[in-house]
This record gives sequence, C-alpha cells and structure tokens, in this order.
Amino acid sequence: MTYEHQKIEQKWQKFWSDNHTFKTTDDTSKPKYYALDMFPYPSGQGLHVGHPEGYTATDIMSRFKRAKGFNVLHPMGWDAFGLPAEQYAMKTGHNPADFTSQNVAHFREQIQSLGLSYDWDREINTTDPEYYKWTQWIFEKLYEKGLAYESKMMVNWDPIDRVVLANEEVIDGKSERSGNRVERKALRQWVLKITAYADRLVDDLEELDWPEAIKEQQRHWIGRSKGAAVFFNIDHSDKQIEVYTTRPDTLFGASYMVLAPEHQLVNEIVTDEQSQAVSDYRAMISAKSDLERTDLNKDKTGVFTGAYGINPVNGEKLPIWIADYVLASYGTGAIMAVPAHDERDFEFANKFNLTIKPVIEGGDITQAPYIGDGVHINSDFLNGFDKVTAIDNIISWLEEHGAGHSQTNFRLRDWIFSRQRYWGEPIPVIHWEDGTKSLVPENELPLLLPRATELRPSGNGESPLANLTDWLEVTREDGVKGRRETNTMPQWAGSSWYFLRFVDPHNQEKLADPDKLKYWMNVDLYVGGAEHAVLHLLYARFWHKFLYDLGVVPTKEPFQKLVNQGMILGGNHEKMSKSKGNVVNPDDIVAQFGADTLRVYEMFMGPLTQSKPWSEEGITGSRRWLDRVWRLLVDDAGQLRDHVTTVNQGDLDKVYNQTVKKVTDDVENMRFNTAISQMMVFVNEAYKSEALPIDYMNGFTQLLAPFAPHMAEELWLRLGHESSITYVTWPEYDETQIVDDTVEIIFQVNGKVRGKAKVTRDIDKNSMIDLAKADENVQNFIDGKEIRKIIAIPGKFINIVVG
RNA sequence: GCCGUUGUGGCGGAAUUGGCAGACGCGCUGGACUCAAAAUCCAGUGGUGGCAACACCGUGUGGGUUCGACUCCCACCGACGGCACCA
Repeated sequence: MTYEHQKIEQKWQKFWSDNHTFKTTDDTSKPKYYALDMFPYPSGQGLHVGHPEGYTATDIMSRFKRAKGFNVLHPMGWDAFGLPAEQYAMKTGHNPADFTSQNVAHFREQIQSLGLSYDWDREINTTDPEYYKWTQWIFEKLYEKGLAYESKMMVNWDPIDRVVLANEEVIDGKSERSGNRVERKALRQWVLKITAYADRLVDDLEELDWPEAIKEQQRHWIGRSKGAAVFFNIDHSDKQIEVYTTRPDTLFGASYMVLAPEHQLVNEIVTDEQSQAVSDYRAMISAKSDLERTDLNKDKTGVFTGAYGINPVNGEKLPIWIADYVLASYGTGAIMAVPAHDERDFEFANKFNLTIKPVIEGGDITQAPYIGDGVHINSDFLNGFDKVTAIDNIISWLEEHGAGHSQTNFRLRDWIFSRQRYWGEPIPVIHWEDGTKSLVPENELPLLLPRATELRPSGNGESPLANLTDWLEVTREDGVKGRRETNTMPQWAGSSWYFLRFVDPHNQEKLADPDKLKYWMNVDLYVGGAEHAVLHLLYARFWHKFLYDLGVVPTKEPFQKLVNQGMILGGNHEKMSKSKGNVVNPDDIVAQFGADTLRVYEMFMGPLTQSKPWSEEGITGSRRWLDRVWRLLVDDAGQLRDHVTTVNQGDLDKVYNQTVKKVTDDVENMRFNTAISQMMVFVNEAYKSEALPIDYMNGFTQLLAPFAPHMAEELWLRLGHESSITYVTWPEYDETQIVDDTVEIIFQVNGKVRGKAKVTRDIDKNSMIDLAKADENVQNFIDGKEIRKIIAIPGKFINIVVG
C-alpha cells in the first residue's frame, strides 16, 4: 500500500480533534512550556507559504516538549481588526465583521489542514467583544494612570483613505498600506505615554533571549542619549532658549544657534528686518514633505533670525538661525552649533560663512569636523581635559550657575493611539457638552462597536462612527448631553496583550486569572516575522510593563525567547508577490503532497531564521523521503514489513543512537534542517540493513512525529501501539553505543592531510607519532626534512611541521 | 550615510569549541529491475591533471594571527533587511 497522504492526514486530524488531544489543562505539577506564534491578520487572500514556516517551528517544539513531559500551551487566534477589512467594506457596502468572520473561518480551515497541534478551545479573536472588553479595560487603566492623553498632533494624513497614519506606517512619504502620498495635518489624537517607560524598555532588553539584531533595532528606536540641557539667554529679550547637546564639553566652540523652523520662540525673537525672510522660509518648509526635508535634501538651508543668544559660559553673542536640519520633535527643537566638531553644523557653517572655532585638538578642521576625543583647547577651565572629564566639569559648572543640567533624551516619541477608523476597538470615552470627559464605567464594558453596513468617511477627519448618531449621542442622568469618542484603537492594541488572554481565554471576571498567569508566563518561545521587530514587540512590552506595575501580570517582560523566521522567497530568489507570479499557495501543496511533506520541506530548506527560496524540486524531494520512510516499514499490503523484528543484529546500534542524540539536540536548538538530514542518514542506513529492530523503529517514529505527525501516528499504529504518539515519552540514547573502540586519526604534514589510520580510541601520543612517521605518504613529505614540531591530539590528529 | 544580517559545488545548504571543507537533499551520470518507460533500489558526482596511487587549486576579495582558518583580527567588495540630519 502506498502512502496515501490525504486519507492519513484527514484521519488523524479528525482523531486529534475528536479526542481533544492537544487540550491544555492547568496541571501545575508538570513544568510548563508556552510556545506562541505571532497570530495572523486573517486577510482575504488566505494563507501563504510563509505562515506555515513559523507555525511548523513552534509546532515541532510543542510536540517535542509534550513528549519530554512538559505541559504545553500552544494557542492560535486572530488579529482581526485592521484597515483592509474597512477599505473592503467601504467599497462593497458590507460590514467588516461579516467577511472578517468568513476570512477567519477560511484561515482556520487552512491552518487546521497543516496538522498543527493548537488547543482550539483557546482560540481568540481581537474583534470579539468578550476580548476587546479587556483591551478597553487596559486603555481605561492607562487613562486613569495618566498614560493616555489627548493632544493636537501633527499627524500623517492620507488624503484619499482619509485616515491618520502613525510615523512608522509611512514609508518613503507614502502610506505603508494604501500607497497614497501622505500629507501633514493637525488633529486631536489620543496618545499613550510610552516614553514614561523608555528607560525600562531599553534596560530590560538585557535579560531577554532575543536575536541581538532585534535588540539593537529596539535600542536604536528608543534612542537613549545622555547629554545636557543648556540655557541660553537672548540678547535684548527676557526669553531663554533651552538646547539639548550630547557634547556640552564643546560649549566654548559654539558659534551660532539653530532653532527648528516650527520652534515657538521664532516669532518672538525675529527682528523686523529678518521677519519676511523667516516667514518665507517657514512657508517653503511647511510645503515640503518629510521626505523632501530629509532624503532628497542633501544641501543645508536656513535663515538668520536677526536675534542673538548669549553663551552662558563666556557671554559671547551667537547668531540665532532657523534651519530644517533641526527637528522640532527631538530634544528641545533647538541646538547650539559647534561646527568644528559636528558634521551637520560644519556643513551649515561652511555654506553660510559662520565661524568655525576648534576646542579639541586633533584633525584638520579646515577640511572636516573633528568628532573624536582629544585635549580641549580654547576652553578656559576645560583646557587640557579629555572629553569625559570635560563633560563632567562643564555640567557641574552649568548646574552651579543655573545655566543647565545633565539630561537624558530619547528618540522614542509617545504613541499616537487613535485612528479615525470604524473597524477598531471603540475608545471608551464620552465627551460632555460641559467640556468634561469621562470613561465608560468599567461595568458597562465592553463598549460595543455599533453595527454599520454603510461605512462612509465623516469627511471632517473623524471616523465613520461620527455618522452613527444613535450610538454617538448620549445623555447623562442630569440631562447633560455627551458625544462618544469617535476614534478607535489601532491594530497594535489587541496584539499588545493577546498572549495573556490565551492563558485564560474565557475568564469573565478578569483579563486572566493571576494564578494561571503566574504558572504560564512568560512566553517561552515566540516566533514570527522580523517585520515586527520594533513596533508590535515594543508596544507589547510597554503594555506588559504597565500591567506589571498594576499587579495584573507577574513578569516584567512578556517574551523570554524570540525567534524570527526568515522569509520564504520565490523560486527566483525574489520576494513572493502576485505581480512577479512566483506565489506558492500552501493549499495546493497540501493537496498534492500533503501537510507532512510541506512541514518537512519547509523545515529542511535551511535554517529557520534565514530567508530561502522555494523550490519545486525540493518539495518533491521531501515527499520522496516520506515515501521512502513509509516503504521502509509498510509493505504493499499495508502491513508492517517482515524485516521489522525483535532481533537486533547490532548493525544499526550506532547510527540509531547517534540519530536520537543529534535529533534531540538539534530540535532543542531549533536546528530543524540538520535534524531532518540526520533522520535521512538513519533511513539510508536502515535500507541497507536486513533486520530492523522494532525498538529502533519505534524510536525513529517518535523522532519523526514532531515533523510529520500524521505519518508518525499512522506508523505508530502499525508498529502495534495504541494511539496517540503525542504523549509517549521521547526516546533516550545510549552514549556507549555511539563511541567506537577504534577511531580514525588524521596525519598532517604542515597542516595538510597526508594520511589516515584506524587506531584504538585510547592510543597514546607517542604511538600516534610512530604511526604517522611510518605512513608511506607521510614519509614522502618528511623525508630529508628537519622536523621542527609535532602537534598531536590523541584520538584525533597529528600534525608534523617540517622546515 | 549609519546600524544589523549575510557571502561555501550546477542549486538549497552542512561543518555545534580554530583540527579531514562540501553532511543531507535537489540536479546530473552510470548500473540493477522492465519488452519499454515511469517509479524504485544501488553506486558515483567541487575544479584541474593522472589508468591509478596521488598531486595541485578551492569557502566574496586582499592582507594578518596560528603548527593549522569557512571559523579569529584588519581593510575592502557584493546581496538582503532596518533607520534617515536625533544635536
């Protein structure tokens, strides 16, 4: 009987489902393992072959840990709010909820066809009111703690979709999602104070088992820098300018100052003569997109304001300019310019003929600014000091004279949390006509998203909810009228805490039971794409820390170990896309070759973390191997082959034990490709053997089970066991069977291999040397030459160095 | 420009601690089976030279450390990903 994947896979998927094989209980007597995938957005396109890669990886780990005696939590859910559904709804006049649930059903069916061992009783959906009740609850807590506030923000405005985009959703001046050109617009927004957690978000990265590249990206995104705030008085004015600098030690080298064009003080300090030039410049800048101000603009521009600042350390008058190379959003939006020691200031000073005054020895400042360390000069009491000492000294001086202080700054900005969209969690706030606002009381949560079939943009920058007056307008007991918040939450909201809900998905009283959280958290393994390196992972960490401070969760961090799977590219080594016609549909693969083949192939392609190209020949190769495994054990009549016996001739002892060892070790370290290749080696050896010891066949089937679970279950049955293989204890290996009495040693001359010999394992150094010298080919290379040195590692190799 | 990842046969990749480069798979070649083909099984397969033993060359490029380097160090080149004047 040939290997009939469709029959076998359907049979076992039904078995697992009927028997609730993967149902997770809170059995705290066992060690726990929480393996989590980044839950998908159920798009209309369905699954692509990239999804199964990460899912298979966590599934292998889950099945492996079950066999190792762990209580495994391995759940799946849906991140189902999101813009595509809303856009589709607007186009077709449907409600996003309807086809979102269709998409979810399709995704679930596709995912289930892959034989993944999820506990489907824990399935969650961010659009389910039972779920988003708690998303709203967390928002209310943030609000109560002063971490959610409203602010008029210059936001990225997509004039076609009429939605606001966060900075990080704008790529090259265009919307990441719609591709529309983005404009700037001031709108009232809800903002979350993620910056209050900036220090902890940087510091706590240390203790996480994450790829260094991701940690580095987060550190850079948060962008902590240590420096000083310095106050400059303004000539003929009682105003002050506060600048931020990381190099306060170069204060004596400041030769001008720059304000961001949007800086509040510009209007107050500009002189009459310069007023026209300044307003012209500001008009020119505001018309430019961020892209034009940065990428496309390699040439520094700016305008003199006519005003002068006073250097606090020496009383020098410094001309104050405005220039778009200073950003209003970073630091204080004002800098002291030290052109001798800063690239940007140097470029600007050269263009506008401003003074360049060196205060550190080194480099040639007629050619280029000198950024490095060195002895300070032209700096009065800082002369002679190096950078670190000079910074300490100047900060002390500034503090003593009330002219500044040390200061830490972050690149990270607060998180614009509201979206002018329908398809998101309603923000549970009511704005009253008396000017006050209040939260929807906790016992009234969830605040349901009203059902709407006709989604129309409000046209005024508000979400389509502004059209739904029944929902929108509320009256308080005292007769005061109010209007509900029309902004909704971003897609990042539901995904910032879903890993907690999986622990206790049906809890009516709490987000999750504290004892269960204590048992299950942290997530032991979190697998997903690197595109979430910063945003999702940073937001989730922020919420988690907030919930930790509230005492809701027991751990500071949510995800202990993070792994990013690489991309699966098309056969032409390019990213899969419809336009390139290189998209592979997993449904087709499952139908033609089976889920087990797909799983084995995706794991065998190469290291999980690397990008690798899809190959049609590759998948047939994996299928061929599974066929080969099947035929090894099952004959044409569908019976276990006769050569599987209780007799052990011993010829497979070594390779079997090696295989158990290597596969165990590789799976532990998620090196699935080499684990599979070792199983292939075993199968190749088994084909050469006349008798297959049943114990070894049992063990091999167990090793195979996490990779090709359907086939393994079927073989397990035919090997005479009861179902299921899932909780059968993982095989052990016998170290003594791996170690040979004899080993092959290498003879090298000058580091090149010139001979080999089989020797007993415990051979001593001198015998090895004698053997080497006696080797015919070795003699060809050492005869007549002086032996200078012999390096010998017993049992491994010997290197004779001749001169 | 900065940060990160990466570079090994015809292709995907392996080499876990500095110690036989190319495991395993694909492809290709040959053999067995077959009337034949497919499938399957077995064997071979980095390049050059040689009947062979074997020799020389070979892990992006150039240098270095070492008895010995895919592995460590320095400089450079290419590919991929992220960031964009962050004071």
